[in-house]
Amino acid sequence: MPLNGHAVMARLTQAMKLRAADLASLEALFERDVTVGKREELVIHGSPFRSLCFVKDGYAIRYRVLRSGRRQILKLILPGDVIGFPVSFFDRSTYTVVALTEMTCTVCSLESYILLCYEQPQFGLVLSWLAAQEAAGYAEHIVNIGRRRPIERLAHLLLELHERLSQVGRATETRFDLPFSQEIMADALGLSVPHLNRVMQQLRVQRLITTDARRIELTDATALQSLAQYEPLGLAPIALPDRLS
Amino acid sequence: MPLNGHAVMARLTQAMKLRAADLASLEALFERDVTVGKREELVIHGSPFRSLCFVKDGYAIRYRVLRSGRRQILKLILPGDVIGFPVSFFDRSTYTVVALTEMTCTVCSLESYILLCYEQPQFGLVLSWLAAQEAAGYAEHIVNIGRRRPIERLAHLLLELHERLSQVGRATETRFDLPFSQEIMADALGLSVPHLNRVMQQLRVQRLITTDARRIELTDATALQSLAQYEPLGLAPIALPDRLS
DNA sequence: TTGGATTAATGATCTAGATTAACAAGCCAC
DNA sequence: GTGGCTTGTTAATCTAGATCATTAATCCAA
Repeated sequence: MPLNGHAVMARLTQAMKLRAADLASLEALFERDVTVGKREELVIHGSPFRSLCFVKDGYAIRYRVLRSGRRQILKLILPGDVIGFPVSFFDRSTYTVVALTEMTCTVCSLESYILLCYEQPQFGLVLSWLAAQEAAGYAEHIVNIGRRRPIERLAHLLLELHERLSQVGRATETRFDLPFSQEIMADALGLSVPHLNRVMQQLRVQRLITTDARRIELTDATALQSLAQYEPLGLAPIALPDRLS
Repeated sequence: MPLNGHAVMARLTQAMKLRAADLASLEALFERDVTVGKREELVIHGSPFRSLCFVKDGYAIRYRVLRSGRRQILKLILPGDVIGFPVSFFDRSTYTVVALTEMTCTVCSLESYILLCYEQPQFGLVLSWLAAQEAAGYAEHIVNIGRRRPIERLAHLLLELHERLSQVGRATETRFDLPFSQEIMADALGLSVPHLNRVMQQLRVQRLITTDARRIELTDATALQSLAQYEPLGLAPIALPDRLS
């Protein structure tokens, strides 16, 4: 399947310079595109999942629900993200992934990806690099939930979404369409919905953001970053040893 | 440096069957052992770090401190863990790692590891596998902090420590030496120290654990698991394609 | 052995944020 | 367009857990 021009390519080329030949190998791998309906579960808590699924378009969440009914969202999934990591390395999934909108993905089996790694080892490193991004995102999420105040949490989330959406060409310098409801954001940030709503208003009152329906403008990104103590990730492409590049 | 018999080997062989030749390649890579003093910082927030550092012995924490002085511990580092992931893939570290006890590690540069991956692609996959474990651990941490009640958080932490220490031969069926102070656990779980102390007592009163100084016994592991909704990770070693095994 | 630092154990407030409830406003499907 | 869902907004109450303060117990290092 052709990958060019898609969010997926934007992400992969961040990881590593891909040569035409590499691109061809990848395209050969992704034999099919899959469309997932709104509210459809892609990965199910307790079931195995052995694929790498690159999101071309649409939004999803990865979450866990506890007995009490409380839901913790682990990650907001955007175009360009990979579904199937780290779950593919375990025998059963410990969380669920559900699409929030209609979503299109391009899929390959973990097995065929592993085979590719043996032929072209750089793809093993690309996977490690994606994993590193994933882990760093989770780590930031822990800091956010564990030790930031609610208003800081939300500021951080909005900045992170803006950065991630920018990377795949879905945000302008200061604006983006927020594809998530307040309930989703509350469950991501470990807050109640009414409280998230209040905190959102505080950001508006302090003139840090303005909203128009779900369209968000970061009116004072500097102040937001300072409030949230936001540190953009320094994305270093994998440095290949000289003799190989 | 010989790796046999160490916690590091215990972890690596979980990921993948290592042949004698693989072991030799690895040992060639780890040219030196490093000793880190108590309270010494191994990775510093804001500085680059380009090594993989396998902990043979001793304990450490990975954390971030915010302006407010609040500290969030991201991970409790035990023997057999790898320091330097995911930080090695970014240009500067977003957290600090500090040793809590004297610690010995065996170290190799990221660059030499990458070279090895080109010669023997399975090591790229081993790295991805370690990354998957790391990410899964972080994800569990998010659920813990975000949506579990304090007593459940602590129960979950104790079970996780027991499982991880068991994997490297540092726990019996029901007992282990808790190498962390209450302050450390509080900062890992997003709680205040007095509250952690109270919650610890609740676990004792409910006869789920008994403690003698820092020696912990899980007197009713089943009840603890149920309380915490603990799910041990199903660790699937990387399945090699048939034609390669 | 002593004196200082770290750690554990409690108690007394106080407040941030959950909970519950109710209602308004969009948005779709029919 | 209408009725029903989903989403957003607001208010009143209540409590879990932070904060602050103090003491007791350990652990070391001089």
